[in-house]
Amino acid sequence: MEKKFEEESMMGFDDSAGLYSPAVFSDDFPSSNFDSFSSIFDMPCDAHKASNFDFYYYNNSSNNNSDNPSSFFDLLSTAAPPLSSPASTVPESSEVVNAPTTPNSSSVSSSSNEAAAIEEVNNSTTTHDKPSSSKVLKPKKKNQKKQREPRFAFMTKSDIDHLDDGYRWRKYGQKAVKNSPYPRSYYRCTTAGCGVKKRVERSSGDHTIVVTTYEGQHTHQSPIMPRGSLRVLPESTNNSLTVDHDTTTTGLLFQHNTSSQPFMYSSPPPPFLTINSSSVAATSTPHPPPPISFQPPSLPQASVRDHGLLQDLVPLQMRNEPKDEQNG
DNA sequence: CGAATTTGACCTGCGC
DNA sequence: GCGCAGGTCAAATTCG
Repeated sequence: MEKKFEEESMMGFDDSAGLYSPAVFSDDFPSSNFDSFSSIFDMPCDAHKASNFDFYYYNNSSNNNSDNPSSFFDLLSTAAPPLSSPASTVPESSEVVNAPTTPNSSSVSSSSNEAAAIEEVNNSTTTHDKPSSSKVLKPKKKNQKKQREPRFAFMTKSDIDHLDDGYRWRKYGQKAVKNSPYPRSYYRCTTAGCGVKKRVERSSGDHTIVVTTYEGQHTHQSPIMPRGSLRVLPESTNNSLTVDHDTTTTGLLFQHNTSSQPFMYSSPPPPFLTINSSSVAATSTPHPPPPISFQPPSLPQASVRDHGLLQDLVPLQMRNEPKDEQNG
């Protein structure tokens, strides 16, 4: 499949708009021209084949460019299926084309399927008490097609591979990635009973870009509540959640097909992605990048469905940022 | 000393 | 069936 990548958006990777300056991908993105994202857009692995995995990267640095969606929510309206929210009132944009979905993707759009996937993850957490015999791995049902949790990926421009998203992760593996000099790291949420996994890999073409993929749904709140960070506080096990963020939200969108809820995070010090290493200088600059202008629709907080990991992450209330604050 | 990471081996799925 | 690549395990090692 051929995909297109808007070169102007490519330029958006310049840090001028902040650490996480986004770009726009669309269907015709020539992955050969930017192999740093080939792992996603070529979908070489079952991670992208078997999962309903959509990936978007929004160029906030050119949001005044008519070639790009006028707002981040334009992206949402294009990329995501209609939300049970006023998102449908957002003007549509043809600039961003949904990342190619696999033939399998249709089969994962049902909630039952997602539930099955969640169940699988829950079950997998019990496989650790394996027999003490040499190296007997968990027996997998052969006839049962492996179903994956919905995944959400995002790119961050950072020197740091493992971004602190407020949860505690334990690294359980690392693998070399084909066609990439950078390894992929595998993390698992350390909270007991929480089967959320995370993959972190660095773009082969642009080593400053880190691609993080979340899989699964946290069964708990974030143990870390950094001040000034966006927090999504699950108020019940079902639908409602509370968003507390005082940062500008912009830029990056991820979405999976089983959920109509987009995922985004902020471009300045990201709301829930704070750098946890010593090289904070790259992100916690004394002069954070200017906020990005967009006019978010008022997303009804109460109408949020269970969106897995999104439920933990997606801000439902976005602040309207004055446009004059946006100074490229 | 417990927790976290590293790392090689192993398993699974898929394409040929 | 074979080989490859992704994903996971768990012993060894490192770290705090």
